[in-house]
Amino acid sequence: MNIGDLPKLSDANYEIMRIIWELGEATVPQVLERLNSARSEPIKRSSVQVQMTRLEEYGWLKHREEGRTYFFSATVPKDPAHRSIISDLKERVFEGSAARLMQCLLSERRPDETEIAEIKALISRYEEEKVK
Amino acid sequence: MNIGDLPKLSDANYEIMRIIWELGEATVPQVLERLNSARSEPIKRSSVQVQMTRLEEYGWLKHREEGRTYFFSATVPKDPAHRSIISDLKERVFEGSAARLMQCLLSERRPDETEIAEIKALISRYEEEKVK
DNA sequence: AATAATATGCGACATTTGTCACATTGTCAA
DNA sequence: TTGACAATGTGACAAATGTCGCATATTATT
Repeated sequence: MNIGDLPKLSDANYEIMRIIWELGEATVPQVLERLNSARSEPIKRSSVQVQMTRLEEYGWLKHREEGRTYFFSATVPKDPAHRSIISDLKERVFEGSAARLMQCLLSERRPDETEIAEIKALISRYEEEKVK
Repeated sequence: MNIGDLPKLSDANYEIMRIIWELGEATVPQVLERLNSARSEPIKRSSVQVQMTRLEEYGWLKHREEGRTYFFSATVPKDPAHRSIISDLKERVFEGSAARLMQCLLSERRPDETEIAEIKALISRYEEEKVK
């Protein structure tokens, strides 16, 4: 299953994927708990169940069974998925220009010193690579 | 109307907003034409009409009338809207870290020299500002 | 005045999403 | 063997989305 064929993740779906990526593997009850630990109105188990079942239909999740328990895991690692998400945004909104996207990102609020340092480090790493 | 209160733009909606931002002001037929000039299967006028009417209900568009023609324009300028979109992504996917987002963006493919230069220019501008 | 061209309005409908309540089933201890 | 738990499955429903067809109204033209 190619990552480009997977349907886009809605916000709710992404929340679930985020938890799965974090835990590596997780059962519905586990995801439910994480989800509810960050909510005023707790969501019901069956809702999460359906979402995860659908996520598996879509191809984002797979599962293995152990007794009657399903352990879900992502079919696609987190980083490639993130790259795909941001690449899509870059194409759709910023005409494919990474620089334009960044400019927009940075214009939101001035990044603090730490962030600037991190970014500079990133850049210089790319510059070094280029030299090689 | 605060930008944060506006509902997220779906892909189809964003396409329309993109055209409106580009033209400044546009009628349904104009948007339709732009839309179809970049499509194999042309979309029907009524579909666009409904989308734009909804976009106005949501608060993304407003219109003025001239005779029986409606001229639509955005309620929010493009740049702030873009900032809002990317800021949302930053929060949801990259734990609020601009540096992490950038790292992801750059890991997709190595930026070329031009891009690196652009990014460096951006950064140094922020550094200068900091000094002030 | 009749007609063609051009605008918008509206009701409909299939899909997708987000949420549930209720049903079913497997396990294990009393 | 009988509950009490703990898991998953199913059918349902409201809201949002994407697309239309058909209706209506206004403006020129002939």
